Amino acid sequence: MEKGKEILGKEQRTTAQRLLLFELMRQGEGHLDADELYRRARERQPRLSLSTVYRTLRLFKGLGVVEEHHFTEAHHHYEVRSSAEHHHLLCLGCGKVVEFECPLSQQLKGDVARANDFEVTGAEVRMVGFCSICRQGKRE
Amino acid sequence: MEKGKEILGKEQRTTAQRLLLFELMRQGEGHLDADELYRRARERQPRLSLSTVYRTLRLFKGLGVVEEHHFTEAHHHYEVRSSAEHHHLLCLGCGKVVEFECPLSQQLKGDVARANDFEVTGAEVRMVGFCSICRQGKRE
DNA sequence: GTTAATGCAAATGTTTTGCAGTATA
DNA sequence: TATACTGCAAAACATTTGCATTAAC
Repeated sequence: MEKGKEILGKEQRTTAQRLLLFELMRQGEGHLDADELYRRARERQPRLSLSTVYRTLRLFKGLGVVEEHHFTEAHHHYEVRSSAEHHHLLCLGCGKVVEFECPLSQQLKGDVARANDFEVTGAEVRMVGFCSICRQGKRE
Repeated sequence: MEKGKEILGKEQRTTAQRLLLFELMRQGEGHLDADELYRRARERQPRLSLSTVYRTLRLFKGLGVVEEHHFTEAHHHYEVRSSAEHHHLLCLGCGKVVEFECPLSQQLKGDVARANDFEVTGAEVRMVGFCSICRQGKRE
């Protein structure tokens, strides 16, 4: 009964708003939050609404195009999903997010899955600390 | 138990609400959110308010007694901080949180700190997936 | 008696939703 | 033309705050 097709083949329309938001997501190499994305989008489409930003991010997330992250703050961060698994290092001083690779994570995933009888579908190593710039400011 | 008194400093007052909330945090071995803590607390102190729960959690966090976690949901989870570093495995089916040890994380921390010129103060490995119970429900 | 802590209600900030109008296929 | 998408305003959330009252010191 072509269930998969129905789910994946839902008709989405190509709108100027979606094209712009995707373009901005790709350009902004960092991890944008909805409000920052909204601010940037309005520079080019002043009438675009915050609801559309949220609706579009949810759509992109559903399509697997962007990933949603929950760092320490109250609001979510989004980034365009890349093929390579990568992890995050958050500076508590300036909020900067650095990505890093972690070759160990594949084996780790298997170990944890086995030990807890889980099917592990995702893994992320998250570290927090202070970058070199913020460390200089911290010295008192 | 009067154990809760020990955690409060000179500037803080020992109130029935704080003692109760700390006791519940210690008993509830899982990862409570503010609302669940509120519900449990009201069974014993019906007049206790949600504001007090939030204010107390913030106090405990500031004292380093509890840790705040941001899983996939919109609201925060809190747990009493334990001496051993541990990591989290979240079931996407039922929301259960399992803790696990990760002996590799010490070396990993050092590697990442060196590679990115960071002072790393905290590290967490977070995995998501499906527990054995939810996997059975999934197969149809 | 001081003053920190509380309860309540109202405010905040982020994200979602209802609906009528608009634009895409 | 049909209807998916949008903008706007209002709602729905979790969390925070102002203020008068209460209770710990």
